[in-house]
Amino acid sequence: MKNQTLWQGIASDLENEIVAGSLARGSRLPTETMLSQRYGVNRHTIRKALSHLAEKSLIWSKRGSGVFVMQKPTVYSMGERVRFSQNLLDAGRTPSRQKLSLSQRLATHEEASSLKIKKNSKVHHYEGISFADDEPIALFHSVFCSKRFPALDKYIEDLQSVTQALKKCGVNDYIRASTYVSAVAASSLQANHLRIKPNDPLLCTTSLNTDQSGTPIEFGRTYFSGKHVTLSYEA
Amino acid sequence: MKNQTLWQGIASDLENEIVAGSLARGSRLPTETMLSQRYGVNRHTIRKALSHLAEKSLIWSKRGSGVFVMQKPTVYSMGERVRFSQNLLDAGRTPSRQKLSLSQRLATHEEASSLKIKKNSKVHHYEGISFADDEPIALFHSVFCSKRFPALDKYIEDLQSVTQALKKCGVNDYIRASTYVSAVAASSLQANHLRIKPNDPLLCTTSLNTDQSGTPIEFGRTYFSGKHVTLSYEA
DNA sequence: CACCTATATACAACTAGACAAATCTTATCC
DNA sequence: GGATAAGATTTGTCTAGTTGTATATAGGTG
Repeated sequence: MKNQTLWQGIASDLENEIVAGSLARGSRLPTETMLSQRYGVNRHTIRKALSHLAEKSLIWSKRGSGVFVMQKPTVYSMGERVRFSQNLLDAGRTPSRQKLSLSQRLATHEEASSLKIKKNSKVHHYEGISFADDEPIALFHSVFCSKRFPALDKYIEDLQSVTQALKKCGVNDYIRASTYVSAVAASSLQANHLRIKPNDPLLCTTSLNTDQSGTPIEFGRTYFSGKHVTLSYEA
Repeated sequence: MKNQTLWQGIASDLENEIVAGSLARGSRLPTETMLSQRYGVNRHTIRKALSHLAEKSLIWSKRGSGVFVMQKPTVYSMGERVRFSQNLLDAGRTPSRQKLSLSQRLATHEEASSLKIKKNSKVHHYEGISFADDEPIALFHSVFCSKRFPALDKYIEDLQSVTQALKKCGVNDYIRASTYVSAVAASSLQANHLRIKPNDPLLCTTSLNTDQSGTPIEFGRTYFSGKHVTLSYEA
């Protein structure tokens, strides 16, 4: 605490401003150039301080855009009934989703065998981002058999909810048949969406949802930001 | 494949959608604004990715209208059994190329008979070097009937693309009628262009492109540096 | 010496916004 | 119905600003 370097002093100074609230959550910091002038140091010294705060997940930066103050981390509970919105509401967070794409295409081999449909069957492909309090926490993509749910895409478009859309299609309840979890490194595209850096760790869950008779309904993968999400397996 | 930039990731993602058929041939892509929202990037980054795909002749764009998937990916088709191991079939259409000459002259006997035009007809002669990763990989030269395409040279000059120039002349699609492959020794001039030694082996391909009615459009030869291109025979 | 701190410079990648040019859509009039 | 005009969309182009990365230099410290 006594003999700290320049960048350490700047880092703790900025950290104080964040926790004190004078730099609000989600707000943009001054540019690196402005900070370097304010503190009278070189831009690289500022960057050293900022990268330290980024390591602690207090801030995140976007090339060409700026540096921003982070929100809080999230705990996401996994179990037999995984419902995104309810999950986060239970955790006291405000859930939201952003659709990235919604289209139809042919099922891959893996998807067809998981959903127990014929190869080259058409599937709805739904892709998006999950937010908690305006913080992106996961990228997901799911496929549903087009033949079984012909109008599912319309419902998803309107309702912005898979659970509600399935209900419209006559599926009142579905349960998670299997989930596989692995860790992968984020691609540059994934990192950009999740506001993390390429090669940062992601939690990849591969899951299959079935109806109560055991018939496969939905097959998909979700990539959670390892830095901001902890999966919980409580009973 | 690892540390790619954002636009590279987007480009390969879109390319996958095209070859997978999720984006059908001839169909319109989402607008640049929509794509920029889907990928969470600025419109300029999307444009960078799109221009890359346009260079590869996978898509083409029309101002005020949109971006469309090419009817036939010219780069991939060559014959039934013969394929190049790289997507470098048409040296005049590789992403990076250098024009050596573009002029009009009288057709040779071989050219006239291949293009099915009268002897001593005028032809556009287009000659150049194609590069991959800043390495010269091929010398190409093609001839086109001047009478049929009076302004082709202007279009090639402006558009720097044979495919686009032909489109301006009303040829929206063309197919490879025949290709012959042989091996020759490099002349000193060729060796100089390709940065290899004289007498090094070259792959010489002679090909004829026709429109869909079978009328000859383009006749040309390409000399590939043997170091960079190999042929593979599929069963 | 090796390593960290800090400065300086230059360039690449990406964002932001504005405007122009071509096209498509829609309302209106005859 | 058809032509025209106005408005909205969409791609093309331009300028400016911001973060990311690489290189080179110098001083201090273990």
